Amino acid sequence: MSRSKEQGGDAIDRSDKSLRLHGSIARDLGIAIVTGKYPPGHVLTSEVDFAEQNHISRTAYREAIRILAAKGLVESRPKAGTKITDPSRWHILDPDVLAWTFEGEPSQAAIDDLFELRLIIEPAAAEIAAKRRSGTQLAQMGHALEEMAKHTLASPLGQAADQNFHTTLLKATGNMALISLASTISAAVRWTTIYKQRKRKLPRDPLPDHRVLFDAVADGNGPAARAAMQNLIELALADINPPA
Amino acid sequence: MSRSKEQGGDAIDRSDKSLRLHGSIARDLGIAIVTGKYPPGHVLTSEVDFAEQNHISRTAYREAIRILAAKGLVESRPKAGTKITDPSRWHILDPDVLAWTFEGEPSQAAIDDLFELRLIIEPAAAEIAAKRRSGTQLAQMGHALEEMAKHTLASPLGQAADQNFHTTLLKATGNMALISLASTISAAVRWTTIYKQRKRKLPRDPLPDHRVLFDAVADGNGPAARAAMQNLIELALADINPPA
DNA sequence: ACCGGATAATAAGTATGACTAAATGCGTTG
DNA sequence: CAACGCATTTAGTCATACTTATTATCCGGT
Repeated sequence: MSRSKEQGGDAIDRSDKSLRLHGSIARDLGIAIVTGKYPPGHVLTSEVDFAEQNHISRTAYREAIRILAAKGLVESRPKAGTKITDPSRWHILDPDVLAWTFEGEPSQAAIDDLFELRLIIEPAAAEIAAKRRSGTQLAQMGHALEEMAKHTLASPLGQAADQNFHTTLLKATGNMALISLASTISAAVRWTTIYKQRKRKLPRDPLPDHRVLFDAVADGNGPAARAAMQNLIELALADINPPA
Repeated sequence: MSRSKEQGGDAIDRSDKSLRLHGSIARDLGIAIVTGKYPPGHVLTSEVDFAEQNHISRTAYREAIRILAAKGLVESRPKAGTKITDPSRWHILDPDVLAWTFEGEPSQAAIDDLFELRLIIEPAAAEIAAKRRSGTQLAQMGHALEEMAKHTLASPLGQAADQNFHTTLLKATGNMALISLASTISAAVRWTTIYKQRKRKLPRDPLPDHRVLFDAVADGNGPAARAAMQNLIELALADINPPA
């Protein structure tokens, strides 16, 4: 009458071995939370029950909860249990939370919000970078550009060069907060781009636009760099959203 | 010859009871890490040793480590131990990490970085808010402004009104990412302001400048709102940094 | 002398079970 | 009916045993 192991059929995803058990649990729960499978306010089953149902120890489960709590997704209190917090308290710009969000189908609103933020941050970062970049950094960006040209953006090497270009530009700002923030967002958005690439072919060669940006940074022309970066992001956005 | 309890004299700070033991440990270690007491790459003592030295269980210590790892401050691997990660991997915009940073004397560089980021984000947010704010939100901001005028900014009520004003403005952008980010930074910077207030009296009544911002938002005048917000932040910066 | 694979030592990871403490809610009592 | 206190529930903490991943070492082969 009852199956010998568990009932649901949804065991914990242990495919990524680099995450330990607690990491896998946190990831699974994290995705379930940000995708709305567990609504805010929902109190999840007690530690003992959850551990038993999933054939894991309380230890592993509790450590997973600590991770989620550290990212503002849940809140634990004695007797009350562990409940999903209001989304306004989530650390949505946390790298993991962002990754979990984009693991499933992220809402259009979430994508829009992120791109709006990118359009605020990255052009400003480009403008600052144009003023502060060192010669070494400029050379590095130039090299990355050559690599992008040599290998296409379809190849892993080309993609690495692209990432290198943007990372170096960010570092040139010298602003740790800016670097951290922009890197996080870029990483998250990259998944979307890769994900959506199945549907639509890249309609445009991004290399010339990168060159414009590079030249502006080379010239120390802040406003031009800002404009070039804005253009770049808008093109990326157009690639994702079907134009009209 | 040996003192009966521990040797160092630095026990774990349990003054904040809302944090559980693991939370207190995480906070203590977190502060030690971001203030550079433990340098990047440093491998901290093994779980058993640390637990024993501080008279806590491995469980509590491990949960603390999970919290720190969730914020990118440390990295644990079997046999290798738990080591402080490179600062470039820290989630420096995480609310807790930011709070821990400002717990001690934050470096001037950190403050500069944050204000530079504020100058990028908040004026842009104000511009967006000016275009999207609802009537209700506008009314709320107006009310907050009245409260600020009634009670002075020195009083808790006035400060609450100020916070209310800015929070409502942020919400008016409708951008969750923007709200989360700006709220986090504001909260962190508030400590600095409060902290520094001992040294210098508030040299200027911020109310008129708030009114300018409010009027711009009321008119739906984006550029004006942007400029007003920028002015506000620059004044805040001037309050902290001795002018010249 | 050097390379490479077995092996041992180490530290984190997981599991279990017992006990503590803090909320909450309920039931009793004034 | 309200306030108080107690019982219950659930997370928090502790202790211990055992497992697994990883690194370093050692040994033998080339």
